[in-house]
Amino acid sequence: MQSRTSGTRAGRPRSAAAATAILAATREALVEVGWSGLTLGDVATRAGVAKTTLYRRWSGKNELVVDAVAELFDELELPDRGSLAADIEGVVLQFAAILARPEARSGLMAVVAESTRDDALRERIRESIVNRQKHLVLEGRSRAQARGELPEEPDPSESARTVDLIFDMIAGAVVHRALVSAEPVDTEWARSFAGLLLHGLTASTTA
Amino acid sequence: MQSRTSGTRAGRPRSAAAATAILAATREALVEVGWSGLTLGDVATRAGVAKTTLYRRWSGKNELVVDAVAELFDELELPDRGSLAADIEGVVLQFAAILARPEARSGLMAVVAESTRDDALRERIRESIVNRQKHLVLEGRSRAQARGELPEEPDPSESARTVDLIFDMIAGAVVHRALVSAEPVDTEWARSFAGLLLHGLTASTTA
Amino acid sequence: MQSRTSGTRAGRPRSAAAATAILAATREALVEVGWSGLTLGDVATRAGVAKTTLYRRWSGKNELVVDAVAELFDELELPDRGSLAADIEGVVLQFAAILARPEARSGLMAVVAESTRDDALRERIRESIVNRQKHLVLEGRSRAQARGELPEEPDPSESARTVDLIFDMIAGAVVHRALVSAEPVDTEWARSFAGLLLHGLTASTTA
Amino acid sequence: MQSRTSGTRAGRPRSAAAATAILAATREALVEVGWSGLTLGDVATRAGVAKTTLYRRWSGKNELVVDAVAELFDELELPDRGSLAADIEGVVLQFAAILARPEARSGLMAVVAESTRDDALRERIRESIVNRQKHLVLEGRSRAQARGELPEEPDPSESARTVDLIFDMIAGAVVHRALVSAEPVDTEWARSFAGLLLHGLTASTTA
DNA sequence: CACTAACCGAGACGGTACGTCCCGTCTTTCT
DNA sequence: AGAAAGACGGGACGTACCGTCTCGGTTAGTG
Repeated sequence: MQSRTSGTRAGRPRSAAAATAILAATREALVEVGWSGLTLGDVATRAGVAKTTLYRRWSGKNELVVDAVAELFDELELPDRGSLAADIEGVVLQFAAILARPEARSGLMAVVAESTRDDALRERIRESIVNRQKHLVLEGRSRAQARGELPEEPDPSESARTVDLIFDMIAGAVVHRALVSAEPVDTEWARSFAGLLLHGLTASTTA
Repeated sequence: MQSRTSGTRAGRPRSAAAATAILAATREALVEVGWSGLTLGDVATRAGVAKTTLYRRWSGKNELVVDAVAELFDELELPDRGSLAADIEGVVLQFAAILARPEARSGLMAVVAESTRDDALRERIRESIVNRQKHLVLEGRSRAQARGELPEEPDPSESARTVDLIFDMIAGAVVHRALVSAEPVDTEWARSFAGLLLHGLTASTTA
Repeated sequence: MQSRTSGTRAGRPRSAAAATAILAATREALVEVGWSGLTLGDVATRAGVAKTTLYRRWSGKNELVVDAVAELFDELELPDRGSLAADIEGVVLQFAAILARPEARSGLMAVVAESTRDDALRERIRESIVNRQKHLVLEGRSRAQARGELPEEPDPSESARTVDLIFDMIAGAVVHRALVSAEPVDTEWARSFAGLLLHGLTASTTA
Repeated sequence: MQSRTSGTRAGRPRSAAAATAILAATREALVEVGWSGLTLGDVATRAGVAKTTLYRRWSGKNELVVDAVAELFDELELPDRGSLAADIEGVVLQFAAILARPEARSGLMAVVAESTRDDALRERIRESIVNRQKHLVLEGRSRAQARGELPEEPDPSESARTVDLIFDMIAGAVVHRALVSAEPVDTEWARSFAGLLLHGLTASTTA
């Protein structure tokens, strides 16, 4: 039993198609039965795969759903709409569109809830979902700075803190509006939100 | 023969002590085992109550946790700290203190996740948690208007929309910071957030 | 629940009617749902009585069913059909007719089963059901002796043993045929049985 | 890809030891707590088996107890004691010895009671218990015919009816004496019974 | 080009919690 | 004062999934 400590392992390799099928089946099941109704046995059946195959690759429901949901947010992008206000409105509406999909709604909040007692899961969410989208804030800010809408920020540490703050404000407000308040995130709301974020409460009118 | 058409119901009345004990036991169990590990049988045992008593009053885990968590937020208040910025900072820190408690962290997000597929539950959350705290925004605004920090808002419909928007922004940002980004909501962050909310991105400095 | 639809409305003399109603409701429930599906709550509801009233008079399901079933067997009688063989055939068919009723089938065997671990219940069954019917054997024998079909039996102790033996043989055979073998107890079978009981296996023909 | 169309079923095979352990545990539990106190969860625990394993193989308490009790009767046999009377006495005493065991007493009557409302159960009892022991009557008769104690029976249909009749009389009388009358089935009673069965009531003396 | 190790499906395994039903007891209210 | 209504603590039900463990059989790389 000496060799094979590195590189090509002997035996039959894992099927590449299986992982894809499993993640797709996970999203499909999330749509139909939601997080709490989702069972790994059902996912395996939908994917045409044995339960053991699934457990060989993911340690449980939480990790599987994080991977399945993370892919959904990769379609976010920030086309240049000419002004910071328009850019914010655009990304808010894109984000809302993703949150309108059932697999994102129930999957995202559920894994966040689970992560409150599972540090490894929380870190996995931050890496796979949260930090992966922060580039949107950076792009939007530098574009606005190039337009002269925002001042330069010389202190890099302060700059990072501000990016985090803005990300939390945008993502938090949209999620709260969509999932907790359960009110529509439409163009009107997005415009009001962008106006408030840009000019603050003290401006004479928020809309 | 008109009896019992109103008011006093026949039979042994429900124990008032049971409800209190059950809700307290629910929070205790949330602290120790979290949402996914929470069992109604365990809650009943902790409360010194039969499982049937619990099911007679709540239809399931979701509804029970909503009620147990909602009580936590009733301790929020808005003491007058002299300025709108200070008031916002204060309520943000209070809210963060509640979200630091394990029973709130895991309970709140979990029921929100469940509510994405259960309209009755979503409505229950709105009534018991969200709308119950909106008075804080109203108080803060009228106090700020009395101080002259904010202009009057003549249109009542527009006024209500603004209250909702501000509530989503504050609650959303704090929840996202605390639970999704998993970063501390401390005095410094609260000050930055209040500054940004008051003056907007276009102000020269956020801190 | 208006109840008390008849006459005397002053006091509360319902006590007497309750026992009758409860026993009738027990038999009705036995017919519809059988022994294992019979619940005391259901019996109480059918009888228009509170559960507490029922428990005040019977200690449980077993005792209640013994009383309800015992009454069924009181309709057995032994009309003189002219010969011992005809008398035996007659009582066998009467007994079979009772065992064809669902409340007797399931009720009788169930309480016998319970009585294997409950001495008080066994004694109650013997008093209320078994010994109450032994007079049939006595009558049949003395009638046959008067006809000269059977010899006199001088020893009273031996006489009692024989009565018990014959009772066990008749009742046992009919119960076994009807409930265990689940074959019909019809005129033909009754005639074969009576012939065998009268003349024994060694007679050349049993039918 | 044609494989597994017959014979070898896929997946892990059922444990042979489990069935044995479960049936033994069922009898053990019947002895200790009786039919009405018997719990499938308790049986599973005693057998060192999960409740699901038990439900995978039996549909409920009734079916399980039929199988557990049926095995008890397989120890019945008919050694040649030299005469028909002695053979009958012998099998009666053997049967009584089995019915003296608590697991047989409460189990047998209970499933018979249940079978009054469950045709499938009744058929199962007939196959597993009743018909399985009828060979005893056949053996005893042919042995007696060989000895010249009984005449030959030419009509096969009549012959089968007589076997059923005798079986009902023997089994019924013993069960009734042991469980309903609750009197001992001892050598004296067995001798009286055999005498009556052989020679009938009309013979001058039954003992 | 046969070996053979690691994979695959199927499905039984020991468990845990579910939500329901009924038990037998106890309050409370109404008559 | 006595019966109805019905909540109470408790226990078993039969089901659904969990995550693990055999099984028989397949597949790719290596020796």
